[in-house]
Amino acid sequence: MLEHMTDQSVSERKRTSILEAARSVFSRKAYADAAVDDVAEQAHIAKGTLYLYFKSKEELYLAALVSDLRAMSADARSKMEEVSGFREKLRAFFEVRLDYCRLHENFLRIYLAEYGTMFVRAPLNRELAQLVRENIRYVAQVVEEAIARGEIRRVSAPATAAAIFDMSRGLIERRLLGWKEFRAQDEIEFSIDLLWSGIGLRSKAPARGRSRRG
Amino acid sequence: MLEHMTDQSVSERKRTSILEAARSVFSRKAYADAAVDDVAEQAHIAKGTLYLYFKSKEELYLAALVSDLRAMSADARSKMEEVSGFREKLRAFFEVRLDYCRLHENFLRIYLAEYGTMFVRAPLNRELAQLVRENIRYVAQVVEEAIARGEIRRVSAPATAAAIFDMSRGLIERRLLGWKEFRAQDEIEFSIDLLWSGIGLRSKAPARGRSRRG
Amino acid sequence: MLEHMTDQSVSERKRTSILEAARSVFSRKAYADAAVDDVAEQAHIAKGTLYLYFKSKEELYLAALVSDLRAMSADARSKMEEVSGFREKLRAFFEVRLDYCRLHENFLRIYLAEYGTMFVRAPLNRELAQLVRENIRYVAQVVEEAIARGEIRRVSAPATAAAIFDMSRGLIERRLLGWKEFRAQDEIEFSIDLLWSGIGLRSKAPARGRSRRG
Amino acid sequence: MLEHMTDQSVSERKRTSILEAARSVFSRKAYADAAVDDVAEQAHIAKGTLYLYFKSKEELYLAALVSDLRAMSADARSKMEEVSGFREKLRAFFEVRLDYCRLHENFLRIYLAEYGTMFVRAPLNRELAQLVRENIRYVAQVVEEAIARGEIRRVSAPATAAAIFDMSRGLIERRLLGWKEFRAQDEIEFSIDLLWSGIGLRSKAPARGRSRRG
DNA sequence: CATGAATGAGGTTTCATTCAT
DNA sequence: AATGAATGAAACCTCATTCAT
Repeated sequence: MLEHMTDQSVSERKRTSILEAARSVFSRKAYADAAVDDVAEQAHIAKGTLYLYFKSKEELYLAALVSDLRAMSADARSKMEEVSGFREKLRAFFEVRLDYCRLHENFLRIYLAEYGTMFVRAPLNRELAQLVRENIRYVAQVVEEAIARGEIRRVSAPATAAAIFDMSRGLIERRLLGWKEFRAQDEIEFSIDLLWSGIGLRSKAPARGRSRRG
Repeated sequence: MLEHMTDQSVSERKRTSILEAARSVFSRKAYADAAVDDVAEQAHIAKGTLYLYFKSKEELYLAALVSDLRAMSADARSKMEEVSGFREKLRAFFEVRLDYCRLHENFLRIYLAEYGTMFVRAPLNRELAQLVRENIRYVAQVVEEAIARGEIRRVSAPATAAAIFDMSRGLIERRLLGWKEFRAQDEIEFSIDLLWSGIGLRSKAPARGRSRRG
Repeated sequence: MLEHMTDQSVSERKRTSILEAARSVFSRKAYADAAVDDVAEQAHIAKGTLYLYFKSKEELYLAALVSDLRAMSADARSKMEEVSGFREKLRAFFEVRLDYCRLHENFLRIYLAEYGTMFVRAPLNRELAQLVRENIRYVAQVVEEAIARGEIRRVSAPATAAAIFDMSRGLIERRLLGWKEFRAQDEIEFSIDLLWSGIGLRSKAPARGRSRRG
Repeated sequence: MLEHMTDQSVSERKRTSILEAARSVFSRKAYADAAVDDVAEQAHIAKGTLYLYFKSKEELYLAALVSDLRAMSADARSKMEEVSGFREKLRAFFEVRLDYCRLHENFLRIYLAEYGTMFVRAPLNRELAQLVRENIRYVAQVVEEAIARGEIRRVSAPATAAAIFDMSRGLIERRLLGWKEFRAQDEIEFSIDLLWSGIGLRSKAPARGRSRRG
């Protein structure tokens, strides 16, 4: 069994290292501008070898995108489930995603680029659209549970989930753009406050400025 | 003089029709996948003719993108200035942008796609980034005026403006994706409410459900 | 009759000015690199107009080349016939050709370029080859007459004529290249001396250093 | 080690065969008229393969031209150094160059064509001009040595070298043009005699008609 | 006569993919 | 499993020539 795992691992590790190289390349050059050669070089393998692991440039690209996207989604989900209370879940969601900016910046650049092209060419990213939708649905469910618990007003859960997504994407973008005035934690708090005030119960004022780390 | 004006118009009209064709093509295929031939064919002219009006594929693409973006920005700005009160300005902003989905869907697809690639390759869209930033600044200014007038709380204007942008982009995207559950006016109202509750004065409950068209 | 001549002249003058423009352009860019547009612009006419005077780019090019070549040949011939004595005829030949460097530099550049391509593509310059051959034959005839007059040894007239041509071409080239050490009159005298000593009668030392201008 | 040498050879041989194909094509069509496709076809490879060996059409062309030019120059130089006496060196120079007409006709056609365009467009052939100049300087040096040895008169070495070049070029051209009356060995002897009489010592009559092969 | 907008064939170059080693 | 030389389709762009005005 160990041998088998090892064998699997060797092959799997190579696949992973190619994906890492792919993310590095695709995050600097758009899909069309990036050459398969670049990825092979970055992965220290020959171009032909790459085709032993991925059927085509497109499959490689998608794999590079989707594998990390699944990881990020799972991460966000588990962190949200670790805490209780809608406000904390919201914070977990934002924080996980912004943490990815530091650790998986390459992936996020690709993700954002590909997200935008969903509106232009569907074929490449049917799977991406699927994943995004699933994630939004999960957040919508969290919203609904918060409503059920009486934590927030009776708002439209899908619309709220979408707004949360949009805002978190905006945060990520501004961080990646490196705007000097962008301070991650402040922006997260602002977003949480905005949402909490926006959909929270009216009588209860939000605990403004109280950050987990503050 | 009339003849001269007509001459100018003929040339200008041709340019415009090429741009329209370009938007049609680029909204279906990503920049790299779209061939100049396709645009020429769509415009019912020969490839060489296209190059009489645009120096390169890139210039054509940028023109197709930027000309409409400027128009949309100007439109949003003027509509926002026509009305008074932050809430109405917000509504104007959202409505102008969503109206573009019907009338300039092609442009918006390109815009969204290009927006995403800002995080991957800067060169092509320095001008786009510039325009976006200007627009956000304008909205930030509107926010500040609302604060000054005591309409809303003392929030961070840039962060608020960014959130407004992010949400409006989300609305546009969901409309373009054609989600069945997406009902434009409802989503606009939801967004306005969310923002208004989120940054409005706490004591005063927002006038919910009162839409301009209601 | 006057009107007719004038009419002819107007048209002819335009043709001539186009040819002049053509020479200016073709002397700076090789045939393939020069655009018909460039010639039209240089001639201050529209491209379409140019095609009223010349059937094609090739015809224009050939006309620009051949008209001046004929003139230079005629000039050389008449100057050679004005003087008597082989040595003086030789000098006349060299001087006429080098004078063209000052007055018709553009033409000479084209001439040299086209001369070289005779060995690569025949079609364009069958006429050029014809003219060159005629000229060499004329010089060969002059050589023969000199032999007949006992001025020079009984050398091969065609070979001698060819050598004279080759040396004169070399002079022209070095002048056009602008080599600093090139002093036209000195080089002419050297060439005449070389030839005179080379084919002259052995007993009689050449009148070295006696230049017409000296 | 053998394998490595073989590998090197394979690649080198391919490069050489491409160059040979290029010379064949460029000797029939001028640079601008010749298509890269033509060269690839002639070399029995795909167009893309050609670009693995040469970065651009221009580089290919220059390589085809310069590699043989260097070879011819080196050949001439070594043959000239093998013999002693200015007259024999002269003969070696002419013979090497005319021998190239048989064995490397394609190259010479390109060489002559490119030589002519030096007066029209510099960019492509800065290296050619450089090489030509070096060669002329070498011949000038040979002339100077002959003067020093008292073999010939005290003539201008650069001018003499240039004349030698011009005449040898003329010979090559006439052979390539295939003039029926052109008999290589006779023309060489004529040229040598002309030069020898022209710049040799006056008192000593040249050994006319005595060819190496006679 | 004069114009210049329109054409479209044709050229160079890139690069994803294959396959013999 | 790994390689990298070879392929050839496809793209952008130029420019000689035409023709309606």
